[in-house]
Amino acid sequence: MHDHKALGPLLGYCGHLGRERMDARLTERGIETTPAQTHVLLHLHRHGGEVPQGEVVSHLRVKPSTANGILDRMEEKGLVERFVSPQDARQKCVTITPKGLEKQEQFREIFAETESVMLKGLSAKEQETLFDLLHRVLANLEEDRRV
Amino acid sequence: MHDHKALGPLLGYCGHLGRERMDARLTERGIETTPAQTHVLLHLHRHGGEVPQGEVVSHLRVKPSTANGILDRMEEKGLVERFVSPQDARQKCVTITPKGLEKQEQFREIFAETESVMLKGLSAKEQETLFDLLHRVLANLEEDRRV
DNA sequence: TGCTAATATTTAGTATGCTAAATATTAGTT
DNA sequence: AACTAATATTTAGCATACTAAATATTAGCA
Repeated sequence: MHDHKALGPLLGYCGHLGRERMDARLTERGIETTPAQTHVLLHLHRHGGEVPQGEVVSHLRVKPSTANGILDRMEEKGLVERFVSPQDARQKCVTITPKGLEKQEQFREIFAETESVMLKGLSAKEQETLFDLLHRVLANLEEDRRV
Repeated sequence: MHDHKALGPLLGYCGHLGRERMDARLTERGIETTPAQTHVLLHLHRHGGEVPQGEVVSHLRVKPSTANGILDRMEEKGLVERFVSPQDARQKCVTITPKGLEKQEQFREIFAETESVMLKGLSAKEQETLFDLLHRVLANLEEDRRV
């Protein structure tokens, strides 16, 4: 299954190794935030520092219980805070703290660096082709989900 | 991070969705084996039904402790058995049981089916291009690991 | 031979993902 | 207004991934 003759395992291995290289850079620079938690911080930063919890779920593409656990741990560490939405008491809102903002900044550089590593040696045209083909694979899978 | 303008998240999402579609098929047909466990069964089948535990580690590309946990659960379910290697008492050997073989057969069809879904509409040339580009990304990441 | 280093597995603890079920609140219908 | 359905979060329990440290065995060298 890891002989790279099938697309699924090849995608899995590329993704796995990409995350590994990014994590290695984070560890090197002493950033102790985990990938999932950093993902949440990035999203918060891009949306003015405050989003409904449900948006974290859809953005991370994980189940509500998973996002809930991640936010629990982030709250314990003081990276975010949660409060019940004034509009709808079913919802909770998540806000980023100053401590969370710091980590988010460090991460952005490393993310860009890892992207460069992956795409090294690929021409602009080749990059475009790769993205196009992957988006078509993605469309196939999303179509399959709807059926 | 999931706007698909970066390669890392795009690869991550493709891989994620691919596994999701495969898991959906497994669930539909009532196959209660998990992906990691099925992966082990496939590897065992391809190697005569018996391999050293360390080979499972390298094949799954996970840490020894992770593989150990997976094998523990598989042994509890009666899918595999482990015994100390006669050649080297540090090593353990893993063997597939008849029960494990059954599940492995069912999985192979579903694996092939999922591959077809992903590649639908891509010409032979496009498939070749995609594999080539992904292998180059992989080579970049492996090079980065060595440095 | 005996000491040290390398190798292989295991254990402990944490993070992240899932499903299923419980809880709470709001919306919609009669 | 009251009942039902939809929506949002939480809880419980499991599988899978990691690191770090413990254990056991073998290999290599003085």
